[in-house]
Amino acid sequence: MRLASIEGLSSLTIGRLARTLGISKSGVFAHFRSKERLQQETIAAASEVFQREVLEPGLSGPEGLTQLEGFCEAYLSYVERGVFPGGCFFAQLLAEFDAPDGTIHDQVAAFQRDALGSLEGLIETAQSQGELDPGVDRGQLAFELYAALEMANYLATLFRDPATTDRGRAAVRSVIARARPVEEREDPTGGAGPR
Amino acid sequence: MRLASIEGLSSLTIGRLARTLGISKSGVFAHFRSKERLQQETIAAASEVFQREVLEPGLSGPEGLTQLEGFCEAYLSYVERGVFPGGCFFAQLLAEFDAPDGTIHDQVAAFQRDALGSLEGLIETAQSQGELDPGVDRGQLAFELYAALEMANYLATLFRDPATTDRGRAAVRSVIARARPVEEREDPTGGAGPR
DNA sequence: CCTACCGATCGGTAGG
DNA sequence: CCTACCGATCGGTAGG
Repeated sequence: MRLASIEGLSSLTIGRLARTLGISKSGVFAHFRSKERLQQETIAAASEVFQREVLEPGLSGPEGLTQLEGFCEAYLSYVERGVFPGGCFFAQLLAEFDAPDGTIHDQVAAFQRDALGSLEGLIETAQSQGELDPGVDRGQLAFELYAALEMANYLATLFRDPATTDRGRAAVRSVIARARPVEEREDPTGGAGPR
Repeated sequence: MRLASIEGLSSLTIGRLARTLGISKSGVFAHFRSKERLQQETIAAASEVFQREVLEPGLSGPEGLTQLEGFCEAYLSYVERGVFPGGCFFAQLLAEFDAPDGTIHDQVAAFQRDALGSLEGLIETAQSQGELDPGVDRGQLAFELYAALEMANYLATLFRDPATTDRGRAAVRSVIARARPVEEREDPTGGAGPR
């Protein structure tokens, strides 16, 4: 997982893993029986880490807006904490397998569709509870939050600058503030708005 | 460039390029004299494409807000037109070299810093012309626009769905609308806002 | 631009 | 978990 988050899943070879572990290549091979299986098991292991480090803390609060904000904050904290040394494992997967056809591309597409869909679900609940304006386009709002989180991940990893995740935080605040019901909007402009 | 945009610059090997071109490996090698040089020349060639396909059309209008909006639209159009078959070459580079140390990481960081700085420059001009509120945080606004563009690129490539770039367009409109001077804001909510 | 080669590494197999 | 091996591919060199 650590190697794949830095150099990509394609760089995770049986030989390199064997060297890292200090055992023989065929010793590693015996555990996975193919490179594809090694990659699949690595994705599965990273999913458990994501569940434990992002979803559980992020969704621990009450349903609706609290969970939506909680997820965004949990994601940015997971990037800042360096849970994976190369930044978010799944952001790496997204960029690595967005274009090449194959099993992994299809899995990544399913995962990302799921993530965006889950965000839309949180938004819908917040709307039904009157915390967000029912008129906002859920798909659009989910896209904008997702964009802020992912770009914070890429740029924080690139620049090695923790302040970059604060750009993501401000963007999340701004996007959510703009989607609040009109009567509750105290700061309609959000992070990048006028002072 | 085409191969690197799909599978990453690390997959662009002398041998593969030779096979693609139908010449011998050492025939290709003679042109570049090292793999590093091949990668550098490929980045340089992609820069020229980016200049021609994004910067020239995007910045052809009058200074200020027109150029800011022009750049965003030119970028999204460049993604939609499939100028590179694997999506934006530089978005691929960003994700591939955000974590690994080395010459290419440093170049990518410089390129991305430059791109964000250029956006801030366009924003500053728009502010001085009264087209954007002088109170907005330029770095934050640039980050939010950039996030919308890059995420549109990754998701459009992943989902092979042209409608995804429209999410980017709506996000750009929304972010810019929120940064307009208060007296000129007709729709303070933008794309994801209430109807 | 070519053939012919180098040592290293790849995924995988045979046999233990 | 091991050694020993397979054919393919890697970046690069020698010599033309």
